[in-house]
Amino acid sequence: MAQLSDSIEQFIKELMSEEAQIELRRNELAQHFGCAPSQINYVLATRFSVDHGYIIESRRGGGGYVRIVRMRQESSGSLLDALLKRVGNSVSEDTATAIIQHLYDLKLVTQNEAQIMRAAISRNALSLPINAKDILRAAVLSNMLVQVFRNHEEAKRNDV
Amino acid sequence: MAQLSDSIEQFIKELMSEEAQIELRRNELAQHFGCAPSQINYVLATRFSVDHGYIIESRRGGGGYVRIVRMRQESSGSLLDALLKRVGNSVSEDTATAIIQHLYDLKLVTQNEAQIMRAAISRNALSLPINAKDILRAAVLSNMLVQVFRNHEEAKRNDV
DNA sequence: TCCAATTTGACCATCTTTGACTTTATTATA
DNA sequence: TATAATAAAGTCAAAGATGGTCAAATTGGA
Repeated sequence: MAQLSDSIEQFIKELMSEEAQIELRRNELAQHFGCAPSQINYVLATRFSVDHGYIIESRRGGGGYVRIVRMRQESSGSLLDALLKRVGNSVSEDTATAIIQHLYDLKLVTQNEAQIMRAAISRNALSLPINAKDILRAAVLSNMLVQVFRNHEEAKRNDV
Repeated sequence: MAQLSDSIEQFIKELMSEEAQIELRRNELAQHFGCAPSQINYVLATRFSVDHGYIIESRRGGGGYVRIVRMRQESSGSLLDALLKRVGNSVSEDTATAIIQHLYDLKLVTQNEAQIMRAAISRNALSLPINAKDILRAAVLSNMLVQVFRNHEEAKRNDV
């Protein structure tokens, strides 16, 4: 519990609660948490990936830095395309969960909706061999994605 | 007759008498009962399944855990039971759709949520032989049902 | 006795943490 | 200006820490 990676993730998210973009020193942060610097890369890779709606930029050498940018909302049409492409024919539970979280962050789905979606694609629900699981999950998730965007378009139309 | 599984079940239920949700370490618990870790999985599968009104979530690796979430067994509890029973191990798309419609009529889900659920269990999403489709649909729908009721309980709690 | 439920163990999958080695940028020095 | 020293950050693979799965073996009750 209170896993190192989780703490670092929280720390960064707090830093970003105000700003849409922050810069940090990898080594400083590592020192702050008393861990290996590469641990920071691990956290960035697993919690601040593009699937999670972030972009990472960095520079090495003196005055180096790591910049974390929260992606702005893309026009929803192209976002759907991107997500469907990302899902493809097979998707792991982790990736699927990250995508759903991303939708929630963008306020494209409510918390309840996100939880229902997670329930639909969870390991528990899909009791099949793993390979088949990923394939099926992709199909279920894709279908839900399309529906979410449809709902969203519908809402926009009624709003106007 | 004080089977191991029964003891473990009791133990967990006592832990949950206060909380609606607990987290435990599979290995620790197994050690506590001096049994194989997989025994815990057996107990969870046979006594804390979705049919019993529980959701299991877990994580592997360092800081891993097993989380058990209980539905509150109240008014809507019996409806959930009835629905889960109706779904059983296998359910057609028509029946599933009817159930979702029913939830909507009762205002237990919003229109958007209903549509997402329909998307998740549609023929389209489950690209498998028909038999398997019905079985899988039952699992996905059950999981979503429990989640819906859980959301609803949560909302009630916050409302008061 | 027979069958279903239980128990166990071997093997698998996933997640985290660390460290050795690499790459790149800046700064100091010959 | 080259070159060396220093200061970052990146990569990757190994080790460690959990939980999951499945099927064989065992057990307890009808």
